[in-house]
Amino acid sequence: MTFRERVLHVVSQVPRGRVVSYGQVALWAGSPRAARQVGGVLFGLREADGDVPWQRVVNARGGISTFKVGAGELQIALLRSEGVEVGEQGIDLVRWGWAPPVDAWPWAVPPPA
DNA sequence: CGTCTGACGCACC
DNA sequence: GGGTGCGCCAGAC
Repeated sequence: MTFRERVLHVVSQVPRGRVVSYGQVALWAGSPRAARQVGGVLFGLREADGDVPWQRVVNARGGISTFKVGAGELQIALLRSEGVEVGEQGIDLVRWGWAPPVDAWPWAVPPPA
C-alpha cells in the first residue's frame, strides 16, 4: 500500500456534499505532515484512477488551492453542483467539513481503561 | 544512496 | 486583515 493509494482511498470516502482539507487527508492516510504530498497525488490524477472526488479536497482554511488553469473553476462548480456553498471567502469547514467514522482511525482506539 | 521540489500548514511579523 | 518564511516528506531524478 503506497502513500498514493492510501490518499486515493481516503479521498474516495469523502461523501458527496462534504469537504476535507489536505492536512486531514494526510492525517488519515497515515502521514500527518504530508499535506503537500496529498496535493501532489491529486495533481497527478488520471482517468485510470477512477472516480476520485478530488474536488472535495480544499486547504485548511476552506480555500481552493489548485493552480491548474481551469481546475479551480471546475472544482468550485463541481462542489456547488453537489450542494456545497462556496463563497468569496471559500468554504465554511465547520459547516461542510467531514470527518471519517471514529473506528476508522487506527490511532483513535482508546487505550484499555 | 543524495538533492530537489511542492493542489500545504502554521507560526510570525 | 495581509504577506513572508520555513518545516514538512513522498516521489522523481
